[in-house]
Amino acid sequence: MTRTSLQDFNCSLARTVDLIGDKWSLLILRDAFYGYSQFSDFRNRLGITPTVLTARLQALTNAGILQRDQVREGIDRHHYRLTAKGRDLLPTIISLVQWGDKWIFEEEGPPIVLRNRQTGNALARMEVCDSAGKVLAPRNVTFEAGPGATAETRAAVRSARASDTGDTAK
Amino acid sequence: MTRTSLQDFNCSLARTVDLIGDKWSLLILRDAFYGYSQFSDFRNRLGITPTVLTARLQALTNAGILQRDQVREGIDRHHYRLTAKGRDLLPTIISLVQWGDKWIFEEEGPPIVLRNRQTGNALARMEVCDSAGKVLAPRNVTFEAGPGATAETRAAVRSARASDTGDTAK
DNA sequence: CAGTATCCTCGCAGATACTG
DNA sequence: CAGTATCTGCGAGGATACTG
Repeated sequence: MTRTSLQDFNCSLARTVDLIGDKWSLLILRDAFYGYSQFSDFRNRLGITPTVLTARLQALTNAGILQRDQVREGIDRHHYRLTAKGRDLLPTIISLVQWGDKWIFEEEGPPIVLRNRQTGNALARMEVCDSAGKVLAPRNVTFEAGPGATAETRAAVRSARASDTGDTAK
Repeated sequence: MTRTSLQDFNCSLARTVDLIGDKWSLLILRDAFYGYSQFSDFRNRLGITPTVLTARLQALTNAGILQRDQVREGIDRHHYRLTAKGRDLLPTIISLVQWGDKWIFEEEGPPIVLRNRQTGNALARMEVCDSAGKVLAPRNVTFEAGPGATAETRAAVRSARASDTGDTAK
């Protein structure tokens, strides 16, 4: 009956997605990375309703992803800036952008190009690497129960590994 | 009145998020990476309603992220497997998982640990690098209009760069 | 300009039952 | 077991007006 809450999942992805896995939040974060910080910035750029924007900014602030600071004493304008926790979402944002560049804007070319501010180099495509720096293909990523695993998680992992053939669509 | 469509944005992030930026899709993709492929797999693991699952699987299939193949001739069971386009979402999934591991499951430790199947090494934290392989801090990521930029995009980029101070929350 | 307050509508998603 | 069909509701999110 009640909408299922992803907080019930003992899974980093589910819990993370529950925080930022909605369309507006990710767009707000993108703009925050681009350097925008004020209510009206987000509002004008995204065409988002003030009500919704307020809710999103509060949620992100409560989650510790943004921090709200007054621009100046005695005035009710604020900056919503990325915290360290929020800045740590950069790889996620970039990987989404790169996926879209590749698979959606393939012909036209990407509308926005990202660069290293200091060197001017373009960004490299994000890759999944292991601790030795080796790039991993999806099929070579495997998993096991970690320290925070519940009994259910452990059981799920076992059954998964039993049925895991390691191949993907041919 | 109508819900604003993210397809209107000339932005890789918006368009991508419009495809996969909902909670169920990302969880389905996670399970697909884990090797699950059948309707009942997703249904049992996620506790998702068949109606919703059908809709999500169709959407992902239409988007070319999953591909639907019959298990055997004459039987109506199917595998939903990642296509190359879908497999390319691995960095996004991993970055979300790693963020959750770090910022949500900090004390308990992550419920699931990812490894290189071949070497057994743990995965490295995903980093944003430039083409020279240099790791980039968020503040050093800048942007400019790309080949697919519309006039509006160009204008937005200009005004952004003018106001961009390069600092984040102190 | 930065929000808050109301109202309303549409669509996602849950429940349940059904078919091949 | 793999879905489809219907019905229903709740709640996100849009529109608009208002306050400090």
